Amino acid sequence: MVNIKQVAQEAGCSTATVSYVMNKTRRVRPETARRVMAAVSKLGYSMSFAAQNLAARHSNIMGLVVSNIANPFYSELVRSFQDHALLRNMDTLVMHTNFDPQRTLASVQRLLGLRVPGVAVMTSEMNPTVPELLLENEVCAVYFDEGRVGPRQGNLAIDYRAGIQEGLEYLLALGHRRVAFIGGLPQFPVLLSRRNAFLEVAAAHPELAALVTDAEFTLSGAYFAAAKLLAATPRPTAIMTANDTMAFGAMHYAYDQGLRVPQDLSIIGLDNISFTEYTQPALTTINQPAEEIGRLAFESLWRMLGDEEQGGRNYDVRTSLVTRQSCAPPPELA
Amino acid sequence: MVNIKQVAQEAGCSTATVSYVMNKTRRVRPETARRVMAAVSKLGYSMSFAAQNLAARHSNIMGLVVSNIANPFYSELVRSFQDHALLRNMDTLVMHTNFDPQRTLASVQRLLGLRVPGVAVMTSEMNPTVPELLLENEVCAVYFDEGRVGPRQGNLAIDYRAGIQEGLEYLLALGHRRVAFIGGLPQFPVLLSRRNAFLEVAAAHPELAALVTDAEFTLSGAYFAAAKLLAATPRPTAIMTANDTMAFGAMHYAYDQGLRVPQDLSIIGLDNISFTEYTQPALTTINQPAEEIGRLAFESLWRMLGDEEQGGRNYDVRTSLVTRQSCAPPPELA
DNA sequence: CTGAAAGCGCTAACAC
DNA sequence: GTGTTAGCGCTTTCAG
Repeated sequence: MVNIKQVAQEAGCSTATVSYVMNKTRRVRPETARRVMAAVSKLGYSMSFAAQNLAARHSNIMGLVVSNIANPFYSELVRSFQDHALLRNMDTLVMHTNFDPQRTLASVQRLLGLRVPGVAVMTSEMNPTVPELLLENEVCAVYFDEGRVGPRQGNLAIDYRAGIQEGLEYLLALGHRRVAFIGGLPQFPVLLSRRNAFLEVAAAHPELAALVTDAEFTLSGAYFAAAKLLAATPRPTAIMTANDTMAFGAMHYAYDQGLRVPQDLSIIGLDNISFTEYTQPALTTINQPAEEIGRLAFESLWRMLGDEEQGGRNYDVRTSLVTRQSCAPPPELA
Repeated sequence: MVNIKQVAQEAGCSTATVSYVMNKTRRVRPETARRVMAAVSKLGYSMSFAAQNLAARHSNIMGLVVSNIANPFYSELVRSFQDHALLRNMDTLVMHTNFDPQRTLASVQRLLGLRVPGVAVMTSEMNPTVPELLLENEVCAVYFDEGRVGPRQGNLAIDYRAGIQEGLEYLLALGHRRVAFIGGLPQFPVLLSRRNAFLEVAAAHPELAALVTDAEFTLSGAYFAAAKLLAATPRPTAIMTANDTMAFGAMHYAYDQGLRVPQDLSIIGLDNISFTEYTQPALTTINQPAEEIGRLAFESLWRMLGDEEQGGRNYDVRTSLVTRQSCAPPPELA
């Protein structure tokens, strides 16, 4: 692996000059610069980020922690984050926690070892020591709905209310009067806020009977939650879930019971993104623009790096209902 | 950010000893070790990978290049690769090319800058200089269907034939006699091999009229290819596509034309993985086990790192048909 | 069993 | 406009 010394030798100059040329960090006589570039391409030199980062005392890699890369919402978010990072010449190291708060902590620790300048923690399940750890090490961070804003801490506040309200009113307009919500376990602030938004909006509509169940935020968690909800009498005619994977879980249960979606049961999920582009029929969803969230997460970190003391901001992200084919009037009206 | 010196001072020993303790790279008196560990946790020390890597002259980060993280096949692959890397205490840096061969090259160059010890290039669109570049820099690599096997080069050979044959015979058994294939652009070996496999299998069945079209391997590429194919007379009654995204593209076109899937048109896609778990109705797919591919890719790299001169191997990956709800007898038999 | 010290490849302050 | 050089934080050889 060719290093800076060899390039300097080939170009007949000092290593410092090579460094200056490559980083454009000070003016160099054009002729010298040319010789350096020639040497670089002749030898196929590529600078060692490890050495560069060591000297700079932090790396050019941003950390991004998500629950599950294979979840379409997250993979879209990752893609967007990464693309924006590349524009700033930074790489992205993605960690996924598989919804395990313990792994969130472990991931952040690994990222600290890499001396990342910033971390976006986009998981719903946060270990409370994570923000402290990051703060102690003076690493910038952005969170989801944790509400932490201050020095080196930013927040993305997803405004579920608007989308949930739109969704509920849509169901009401279709004629639904018994709507259930499958939330996440209440110890995670993100999921709690979705559930509370649902309850608040529902409370504003006295004609609506609202049911709420908590469940693991997984396919099977929602499957069993749906089983419980649909056993109630009278049965709810529509289900809203706190994320897209859970919506599919509920849908699976419905299919397994011979219930047709949407004729016998309407389903709305939060979080969905890619599926709506790809599949038929897709879910009716409350759309969080994953693309935008990825961008905001990165840009927020980038701003904080720019002037470390300045402190992070809160960014509001709008959600809205995306109508697809998983909702219809309730069976009694059909 | 606390460093090794501070730990050494706190523990009352030399930095060398701290290093030895942390890496278990030589025996140390238990009492000393204990003091070191105490200092580590007291100060919240985490070792700088940058410095470690600089000394080791290569990083602990594996490179993984894929076409599109948001594609379910790839995101499943990424997840699996990363999990296996973590077991070996390595991190994974994922680059995505958005199906642009130029970006494949750029990604690999960035990874070289990080001094990764190995790269898995799992894209269908390869810039031919990539393997040479990697070889020059003595970086291990694994490819998809490039057939490169040798020093520092491994290959994952996906056996499409078996799956494609199973799929075609399934369609034949349902009564289909006119089946079309939407392939990728023939300059990419991976896609070419799928297309050729289709043609070979089709040739073995004289009762079958086989059509083939090339298209961009995107949703819209397949959309327009489907438009062309379905304009033919007599119209094909089934379509097989070279990847899952293309299958959805074809499906979209069918829906837009008022054709029902599967009643009016059967569709089979290659590559699919997560969708089959999540959605209803899911695609009938020729399943490449993404999980297994991720594992093999990593393990193959790991083996090559173990003894650099040994050279890579070829791994065969079996594919098979996964039946879902997007196939049915052709309309004329229904 | 432990420490001193020479690098690893690059940056940036300082000198010319 | 360019070179010299002292680190950045860790590993590892060589002495003790």
